Amino acid sequence: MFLDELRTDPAYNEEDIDCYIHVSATIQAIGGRWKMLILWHLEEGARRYNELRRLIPGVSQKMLTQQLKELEQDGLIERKVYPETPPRVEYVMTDYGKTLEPIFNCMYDWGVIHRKRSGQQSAAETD
Amino acid sequence: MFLDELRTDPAYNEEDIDCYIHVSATIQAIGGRWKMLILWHLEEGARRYNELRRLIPGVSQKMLTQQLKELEQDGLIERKVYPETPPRVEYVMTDYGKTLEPIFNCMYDWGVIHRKRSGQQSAAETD
DNA sequence: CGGTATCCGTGGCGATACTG
DNA sequence: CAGTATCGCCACGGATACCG
Repeated sequence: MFLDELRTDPAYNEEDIDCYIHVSATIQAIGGRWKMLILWHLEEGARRYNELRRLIPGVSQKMLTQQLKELEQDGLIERKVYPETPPRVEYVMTDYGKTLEPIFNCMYDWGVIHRKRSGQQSAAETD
Repeated sequence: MFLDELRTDPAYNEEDIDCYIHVSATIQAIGGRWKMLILWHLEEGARRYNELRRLIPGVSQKMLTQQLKELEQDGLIERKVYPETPPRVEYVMTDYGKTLEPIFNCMYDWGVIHRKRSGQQSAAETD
């Protein structure tokens, strides 16, 4: 990765780079197109695969599978397989995944302002 | 957009959708590959175009221009043109852009944990 | 100096078909 | 039910050349 270049660049100190790595990691982990939506539903409890497909209109099998896999690898959700016939798979949010809540709240607060602005564009500033 | 589908879906209430819109907007605004880096540098003061290029090794002209444009359209940074010869352009962070700080801090905190975990879980670090 | 215009490869992502 | 496999489009982004 290009982080090595950053390290040798005198314009960057260790703190900057460290910060960048962490923030990047966070954006990577939750920046996927469907991830927030998935995490939302799992916040309320366990969900099955096709249940999620129904709850998230527009997502393809491929993407749902892929994003679930990534979320699992990041330890944010857990995949529980029940060896029955027919097979049953449930996805649940891990305690770790629940630690994301503050970020979502942060972004929510900011998003409210952001949306207001882009909606008005040239209008005078709010309150 | 597929938000209309969400609205007609009984599984979603207005609050959910509203929340999703805001959080999506935030991720869109700062999720670009170079945007965090750009915002970082502008936090410390005004920067010129080629100055940013030097400070961000690996970014192409096209991408830098593009991301700067998007940040400007989102009102996070301002583009100041000085009609001199040779021409001079400075980018500065707006007050609005500075409101992002809490989010970055939030993500930083979370990113520290996230990175620690992914570092432990698989010894083979692909970064 | 600070860009824009153009070409072009890569891969993200959807659609479809198939499997245990 | 819960996926995997495969094809194909096209947007993202890099490289290069040109412009005010």
